[in-house]
Parts: sequence; C-alpha cells; structure tokens
Amino acid sequence: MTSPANAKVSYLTDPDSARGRLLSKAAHLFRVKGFERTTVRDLAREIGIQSGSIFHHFRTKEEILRAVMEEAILYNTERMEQQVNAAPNAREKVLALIRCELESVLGLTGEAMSVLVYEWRSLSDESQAYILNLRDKYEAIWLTALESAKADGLIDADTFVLRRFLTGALSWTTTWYKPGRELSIQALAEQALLLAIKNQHP
Amino acid sequence: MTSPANAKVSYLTDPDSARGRLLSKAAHLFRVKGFERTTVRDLAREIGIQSGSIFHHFRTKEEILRAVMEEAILYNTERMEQQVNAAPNAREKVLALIRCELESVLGLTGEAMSVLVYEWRSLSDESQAYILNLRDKYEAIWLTALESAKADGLIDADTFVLRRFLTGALSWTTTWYKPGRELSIQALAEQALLLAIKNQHP
DNA sequence: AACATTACCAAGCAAGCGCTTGGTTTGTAA
DNA sequence: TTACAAACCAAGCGCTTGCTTGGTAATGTT
Repeated sequence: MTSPANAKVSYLTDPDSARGRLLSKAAHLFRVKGFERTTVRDLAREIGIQSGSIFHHFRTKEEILRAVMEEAILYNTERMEQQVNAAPNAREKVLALIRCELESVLGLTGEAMSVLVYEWRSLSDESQAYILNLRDKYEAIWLTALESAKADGLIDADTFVLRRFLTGALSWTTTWYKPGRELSIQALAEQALLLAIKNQHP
Repeated sequence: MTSPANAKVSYLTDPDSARGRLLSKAAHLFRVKGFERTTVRDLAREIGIQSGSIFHHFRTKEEILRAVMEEAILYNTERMEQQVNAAPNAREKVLALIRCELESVLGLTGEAMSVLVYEWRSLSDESQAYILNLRDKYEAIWLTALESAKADGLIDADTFVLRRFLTGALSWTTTWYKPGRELSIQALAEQALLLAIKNQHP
C-alpha cells in the first residue's frame, strides 16, 4: 500500500515516507545553506536520525541532491503539460507556462526548484547529463508554445533569447518574492507576460 | 609606483600584482567550481604557490570571496554611473544600463559578477551586510533611470518588479551566452530593452 | 511462530579541510 | 653593505567531512 490509488501527485515520493521526509528536508537545507555547506550530520539532525542511517536510503550524498532535482523536474513537467494542453490559445498557453513556472519556483516545489537552478555544479557529470535530458523535455514544451505565439504575431523577439530571458527573470523571483497581500502569483504572472507579449489586447 | 597616474580602471587591483592575480584566479575557480568546492590548495596550485602562502595576502578564505565581490561591484557601479550620465534621454539611459550590466556579466568582470550572484550565501553575515550596502547604491542608479523612463511613458509595468525581472534575465545570460558572430552584446541589449519598453519608436 | 526485510543506531575510519607556524628567499632603499 | 619588510615555503595541527561497519529493533508476510 505504498502508493494509494488516488495519489494526487505522481512522481513525488510520499512525503510521509522516510524517503519523502528526507528529500523535503534535504531540499530545504540545500536551499538555505547550499549543498556543500550542508553536511549529512545537519541533515540527519533535521530528520531526527543518526547520520549513518541516511546511507541506508541513499548511497551517496550526491544521490540525494540528484533525487531532489529529479522529483522536482518530473513533477513540474507533468503539471506544465496538463495546463498548456488545457489552454485555449497561444496567449493563454504562454500565460499558463509562466504561471506554472512561477508556482513551481515559489510554491511547494520551490525549494527543490531553487536547488535545481543553483546547485547544478555539485552534481556529478553523469547526474548532470541525466538531469539535462529531463530539462530538455521541459524546455521543448516552452519553445513550442512560444513559437506558436510568435506565429500568431504576439511575439517580436527571437524565441530562444526570449525563453532564456524568461528563465532568468522567473527563477530570480525566488530571491525576492514574498507571498503577501500586495502581489499575487497570478498578478506576477501577468506582469511577466507583459515582458514577452507586445499587445495585450490585439 | 604601485598605482600609475594613468590607471584606466580604479577600484580594480592591478592584475599583475600578487593580489590581483590571486583575485582573478579565485574568481575563475569560484565561478567554475563554486566557493565551497574550491579549496585553498586548488587556488594555490592555480597560482603556483604553496597553500599556506595565500594567508599572507588574506586572513581567511572568505575574505578572498568578499574581495572578489567588492571589486566587481565597485568597478561596475562606477562604469554604470559614467554611462548613464552620458546618455541623452530616458530610453538611452535604460539601454545604457542594460548594456553595462550585460558587459559586466559577460565581459572582464563576468566571473566575479557570477560569483557575486551565486556565492552570496558563502559570505559571513558581516560581509553580506557590507556587500548589500554596495548593491543598494548600484540598484539606486537603476531605479532612478527606470522611474524617469516611466515618467516619460515608456514603461507600463511596476518599476520595482521590472527591475527584478531584468536582474534575473540579464544575470542568467552568463549561463548560456557565448560571445560569437550570431549575437553581439549590443544586439542582446536591444532585445532586452524590448522586454522593458513598450514602444521602441513612439 | 517463524522468517525476511526494512529501518535504524553506535562507533569510528580515512581523507581532506582551513589555517598556523617558524624559517628562508626576494625586492627595495639608505 | 646593511637593514628591513614583503613574499613565500615546508610541514603539519586540529577538526570536520562523507561514508562504512556490525549489530539491533521494528515491521510486515506466510
């Protein structure tokens, strides 16, 4: 009974399991302190076990980092695919992608996504290649949507350059955005859409 | 005669001096491997001295990181001030700032600027406060220019949010931009200006 | 009840880390 | 020549690191 039939979120280890708790604590510590500055003793203390016990669940510390990144990107790729398919037109598709990426960066998987962006260099070469492959699929969804928006005349800029500007702009929100009364994620997404698309009401 | 009268770049330690060489090698290694993964032995090997000799120039490893960041931000704040003052109107001022920031991120001080952005957490609390103070002055120049562009009707968006989007978009270029035939920094700056300003020819 | 598997503890090893120390070489100037 | 400081070396100390080991408790499964 490890995976109930009505599991809401695939690809994400049950957060009540030992592995799930370990991964979410790891994402938190890697985010706050960085991967290198986080010791297995820090992580063990946070979970409430001995440091050696961690290596019952993962073979190396780096494998924990890799699992954090893998889960985050698989989970968000799936969410993004769903929402982009549900959107009626190119403009809404781009808006959905922006909102999705903001939610993934600022919401539940925010810490893991930050780790994915900022702790990249701490992965081994093999892990980098593996995660890069997952990222390529994620990016393909973006480029398809941006291309169709350009075909509709909504975008002037080069879509590759635009996507990269957006990647930076959206991921950087994690350093300054505080979920408060002033600015909702939806409002933020609409501000970001203004960066990409020239005429809001054509 | 350590500082010649016709020094082109103030705030930047002479790159031929021991300290200057150490700082540029440090910026390089911190950029490529990250601060924590770079050992003083790595750094010493790169320079060609013994690891202990580093501590003749800096008291701690963290002090090296701080010096790398300090030099980069002081140098670029001065350059930015010069160019923004030389620009004739609000649009040109914003373009100059964008170009300046791209040049600082992609050019000579690129490695140091990346370190400034990505190794922030490795600074001690005191160093963070000190560098933050320098960043505030840097950001004030940006906000002034964006405000006057908004007053001229060139910008719709909230200037604070826009600046933060731009910070992310521009600093992220360091991960993908390769100086080549296809896309010059000037062209990239103009693409970025399209993000910020609605009507290029009002 | 018997077994098998999973989850964990307690202790510690080997390696690598930042940094210190005492002494030697190199550069500059009187 | 002498004087002196800056630059550097050779060696290593004390500590922390990721990870291992051999064993014990908890949790199903038959």
